[in-house]
Amino acid sequence: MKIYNTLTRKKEDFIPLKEGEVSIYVCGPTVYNFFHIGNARPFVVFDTLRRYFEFTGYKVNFVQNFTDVDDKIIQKAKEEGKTASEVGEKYILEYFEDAKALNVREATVHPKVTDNIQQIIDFVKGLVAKGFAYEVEGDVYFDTSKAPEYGKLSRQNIAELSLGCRVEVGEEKRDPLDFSLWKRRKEADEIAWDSPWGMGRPGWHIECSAMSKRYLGDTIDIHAGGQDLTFPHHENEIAQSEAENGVPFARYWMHNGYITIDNEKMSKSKGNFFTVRDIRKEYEGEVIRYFLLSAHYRSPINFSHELMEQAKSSLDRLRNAKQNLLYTMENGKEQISKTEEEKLQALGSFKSRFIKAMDDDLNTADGIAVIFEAVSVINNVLKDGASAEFAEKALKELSQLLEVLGLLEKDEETSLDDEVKKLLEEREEARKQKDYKRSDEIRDALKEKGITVKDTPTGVQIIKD
RNA sequence: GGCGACAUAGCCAAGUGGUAAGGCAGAGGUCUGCAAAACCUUUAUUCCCCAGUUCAAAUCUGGGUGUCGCCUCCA
Repeated sequence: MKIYNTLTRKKEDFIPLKEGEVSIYVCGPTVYNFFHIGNARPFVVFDTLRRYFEFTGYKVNFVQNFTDVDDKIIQKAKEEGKTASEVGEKYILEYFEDAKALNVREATVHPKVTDNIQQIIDFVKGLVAKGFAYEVEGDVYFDTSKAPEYGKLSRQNIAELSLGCRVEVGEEKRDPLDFSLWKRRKEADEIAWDSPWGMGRPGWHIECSAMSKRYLGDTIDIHAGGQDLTFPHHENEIAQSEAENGVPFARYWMHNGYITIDNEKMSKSKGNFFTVRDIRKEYEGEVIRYFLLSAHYRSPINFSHELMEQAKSSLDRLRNAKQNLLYTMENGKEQISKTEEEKLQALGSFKSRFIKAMDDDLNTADGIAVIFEAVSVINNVLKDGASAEFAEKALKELSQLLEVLGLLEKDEETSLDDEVKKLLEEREEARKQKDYKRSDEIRDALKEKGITVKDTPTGVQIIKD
């Protein structure tokens, strides 16, 4: 597989540290609010990366953290009259609810900063001892001048950067580029832990270094996150980790592009964001997932109602294909034909084309296109009346690929309650009587309940949402 | 100012040297209840502009235009 590595700005062959295994660290959410569609992109994209690695036979160690101590959480807690940990706990649960709707699987480990305070303190102690960090009245800073490779990921000109930075009042850094590892407690009721430098809490960057080390080791295969984290967050992680561990931090750096609104970056700070929770009021999580995978993960994508509608219609085509295969499995011919056998053979070639697309830096847009071509072949067989065996085998092929993308995973609920059965019987009776007004009323009523009724040459097909 | 990304049909979007994937919308059709749903077929002589390299360029090179981003919390 080829992966575009931000570190080298090239597509490189992926070679794992340990054969057959891959370690991935993804920067997770700061839990002070519902996550927005922009946050959702890395969750979905790197979940797909993980699924693809598993599909190709790797054992994947996938770590995605929760930042549950942070200025914003503290502020939110103040506003709501809660403790910081209450706010954190709440939005961790909300994360899982939305992630589940997006078919984002749980990570191997979801570490929380508050469960890693000792590891962070030890990490900072190590950096101080090695001379990479210094303390100023309870604050600890990383000394960027001691990291000769600082700037290698983001390719920032360090001399230029220094000029542009400003030192905030009250900070006593030696250099504007130095960043905080440990922050002393400012107010008596602020969440804090005891440390060699007094009561305080971790800085933002150190947590990922500490948790990555604890759960995945000193050198990991892939570190991933949004493009906007490249600088300073990931740059700082590299500086800290390589200073402390003395070995390369991550071999491959992957960064996803942004979501834009009216071609402007969506971000919490700009206020032009849509939470996944809100979008879910209008669209299923799966539609959002499809939308996010419909373009290459490094390109920016614009979010709009129109594009969500397009995504919904596209996904419906895939759903219909699955539904029609399930229907044919129940109602298809008994004997598989020679033509069908040939078509099944052809489907195998779609699988290899799908793999080729995904191998090319996770080209999900191309992978989806391959699936649509397979659907087209399948539909052409189904339209002439296919066998149950063909339907079963074709569905198996199709599902394999859809599973990698995390789409159409739900098992279809086929049982109907008595009320629905009664309505369906009534509708059939009305149709016999040519009382189409009544039959359409019933069909519309069932639609309201999430049950779609299709009249086909071989009978009535029922689809539940 | 420094660094970087992108520009392909009405819309979205693959394609990095060999003659434009796929989806949505539109058009035509099949089935049917001149229904819904579903399905089938179809839709770019051309890839922002100009010049160059080449037998061959959407793809490479140079220049231009436009859009966006990072350099400050941010996925």
